[in-house]
Amino acid sequence: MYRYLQRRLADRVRAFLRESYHIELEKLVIEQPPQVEMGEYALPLAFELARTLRKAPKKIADEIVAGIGVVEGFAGFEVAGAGYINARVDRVALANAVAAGEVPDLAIPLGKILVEHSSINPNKAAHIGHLRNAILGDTFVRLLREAGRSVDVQNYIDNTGVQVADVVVGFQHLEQKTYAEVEALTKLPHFDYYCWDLYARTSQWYGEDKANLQIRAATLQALEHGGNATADLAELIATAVLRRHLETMQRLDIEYDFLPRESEILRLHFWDAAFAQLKEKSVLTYEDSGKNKGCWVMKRVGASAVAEVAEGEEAAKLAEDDQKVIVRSNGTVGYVGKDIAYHMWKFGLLGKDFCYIPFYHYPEGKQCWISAEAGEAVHPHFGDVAEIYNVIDARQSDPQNTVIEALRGLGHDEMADRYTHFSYEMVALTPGCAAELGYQLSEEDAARSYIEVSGRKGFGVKADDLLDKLIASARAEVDKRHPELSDEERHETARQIAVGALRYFMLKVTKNSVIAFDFNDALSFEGETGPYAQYAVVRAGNIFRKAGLDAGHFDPSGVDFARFLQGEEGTGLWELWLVAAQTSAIVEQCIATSEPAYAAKHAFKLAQMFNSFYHGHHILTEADEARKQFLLATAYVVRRELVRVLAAMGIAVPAVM
RNA sequence: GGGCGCGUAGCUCAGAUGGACUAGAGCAUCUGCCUUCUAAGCAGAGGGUCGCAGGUUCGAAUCCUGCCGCGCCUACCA
Repeated sequence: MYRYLQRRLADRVRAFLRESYHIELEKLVIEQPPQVEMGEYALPLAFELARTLRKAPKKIADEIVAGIGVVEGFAGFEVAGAGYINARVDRVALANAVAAGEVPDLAIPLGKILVEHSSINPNKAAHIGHLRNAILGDTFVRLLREAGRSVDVQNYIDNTGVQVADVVVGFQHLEQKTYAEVEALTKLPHFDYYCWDLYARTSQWYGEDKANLQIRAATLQALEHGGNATADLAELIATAVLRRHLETMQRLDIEYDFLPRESEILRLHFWDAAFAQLKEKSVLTYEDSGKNKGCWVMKRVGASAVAEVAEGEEAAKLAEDDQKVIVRSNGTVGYVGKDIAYHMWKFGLLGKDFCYIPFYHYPEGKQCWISAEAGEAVHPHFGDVAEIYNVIDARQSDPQNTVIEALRGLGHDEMADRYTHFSYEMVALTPGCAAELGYQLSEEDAARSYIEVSGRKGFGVKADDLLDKLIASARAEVDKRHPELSDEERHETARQIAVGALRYFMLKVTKNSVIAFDFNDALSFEGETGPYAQYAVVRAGNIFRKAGLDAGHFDPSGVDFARFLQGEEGTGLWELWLVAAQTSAIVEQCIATSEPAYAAKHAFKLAQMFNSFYHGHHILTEADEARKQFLLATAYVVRRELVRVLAAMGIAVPAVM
C-alpha cells in the first residue's frame, strides 16, 4: 500500500512535469523526510530542476505543489527547507488499508525466473561458505515469490570435475577400497565428513610425489568419459554426498526443484550443439598460431580497444592475452564452454533438453528432480526461462562474464541483459576462530584480519557442525524457559531459533562484504540477530494469546484511527505503522538491487520499534477500550508484517521462546 | 601490469538511486529498569578528521581524479 501510494505520487508528479514543463524524468527520487512530522515522502526534485529551469528550487517546488493539486490518499503537500516537497498521506486511510491487509493490484512481470544456488561440489561436506550461498539464494527465491513471481530453483552439480576425482583417487589409491566397501561407508550418517578428511589427505598426497598427479589426470579422464568402474565409483560417491548436502540444506528449510548435473551435459552432448552455434556465429575462432595455437578461443570485447591503441607485436600480445580458451588444443572443452552450453539451455536456445528422474522427496510433498541420460516420460518443464540469477561468489565473475558475452555474441542481447550474476563475497575465518578449531597458523596468516576457507586443505567450519552448535545453544535456553514442553517441541523450537540466528547472521551483512566468521558473533542471540526479531513476534503473539484472541486474525473495522493517529503520541505510533507498511516496498527494493540485506535491516528495525512500543504501552491493562483496540491493531499489524518479512528470509517463528 | 571489490566508533557492520537534524546500529564498556502482555527485552552514557589529497555541485561518507593500505580475479584447473 505504501509502495502503491508512492507510485501514485510519482505518476502524478511526472504527469505535471510533462504538462507544465515538457520534462520527462527517467527516475524520480522519492525518499523519506527526517521526521514523520514532516510527512511520509520527500521529493528533492526541485533542486535538480533548478538548473534546467533556471529558477530557484523553492519557487519550482511551490509551482509543483500548486500544480499537482489533490491526490487521492494524500492529506497534502508542502515545501520545506530549501526546496523539498514533502507529502503527507492520509494516515487514517492508509492505516485502515494496512490493518485490513489490502493488497493493491500491481502489475507483476510475467515469465519464469530461474535462480541457481548452492552448487556445492559433491566431494565433501558443506561448509559456512556454502551456507552463505544457499541462504542468499534461498532468500532471494523467497523474496521473488513474495513479490508474486514464478521461480524455479536449481542446484548445479559438478559431478565430473577434479574435486570428485580427487576423492575417487583417495578411495582407490590411498585407502584401496572396493566399490562395496565405499558403498557401506555411504550409509554412515556423515559420509560427507569422511570425504572432507579424505579429500584433504588426497590433496596433500599429490604434493608428495609428482607421479600422483598423473593418477589424478587419468581418473578425471575416466570420469568424463563414463561407463567404467572409476566413473561408477565417482557416481556412487557424488550421489551420496549430494544427498547429504540436500539433507543439510533441508535443516535450514532450503529446497530445490531441479539438480542439473555436469555428467548429463557431457553425455547428452550439450556442448556439441552449442559449439555448432558458436562457430556459426563466429563467437569462437580457431587460432592457428601464437600461444593459443590449435585452440578455439573467444575474444573478449573489453580489451580489444586497448589492443588497438598498441601497435605491432605489442598489440598481438595484448589481443592474445585477452583470448579465453574455450576448446583446448587436444580438443577437450573447458569449464566455461560447458557453462555456455548450459546457459543456452537455460534460455531455451540450445535445442536440446535433459532427461529427468525424481531424486529427493521433501516432507511437505515437494519433489526434487535430477538430470539423467534417460528419464521419465512425464516431468515438469525446466529451463526455457525469462530471467536467470546465478548465485555464485565474486571470484567467479570473470567466467560469468564470458558466458554473458557468448550470449551477446550469439545475438541474444535481451537474454544477456536478463542474466544476473548474483555475486557475493566469501566467508572467511578470523585467525582467532581458526586457532579455536585447532588449526596451526603461519605468522603471516595470524596477522591477517581473515583467512580464506579451503576445502582442499580441510580448513573450515562445516555447515552441520555449526548448526548443531547453534541448536545446542538454543536448546539449553529453551529447556530452561519451557520445561513444560515435550522433548520434540523443545527441539523444534531450538531448531527454529538456530536457523533464525544463522540465516539472519548471513543476511544482515551486504553481499559484497567479506564475512570474517567468528563463533561468538554467529552464536549470539541478542541484539541485531534473528532471535531478537523472532522474540518480538512471540511477544506480540503472547498479547493475543493472553487476551484469548487469534493473533492471525483481527477485525480493525471498529478502530478509531482518527483519534489515535494524531498528536504527539499518535505520530510516534504512526511511525511504527509506517515502517510496517513498507514491507512490500522493501521486498521490491531487495529484488531490484539483488540485495537481501535490506530485508534483514527492515525486520530488525520493525522488531526494535515494536519492542520499544511493547514497553511503553501495556495493552491488556489498558482501561480505555477504544484505545486498547487501537493498540491491539498496532500489535497485530506489526506482528503480521514481521512474520512476512522473516518468512521471506526463511525464518520461521516458534510458538514460544 | 590489467580488472573487480573493500577502507565509517575499541570490534562487527548499515548508510541503494548525491540531500534537510548532532553520520547510525549491534557487540563490548559504564548507569538505571524484572510483583506488569516473557529481561533472548527496555531506557540512557561515553566512544568518529567517514584511509589521504584534490575536484564537480546550492549540497559529497556517497560522484570524478590521483595517491596509500587490504582482498579477490587475471591458466590449454574445474
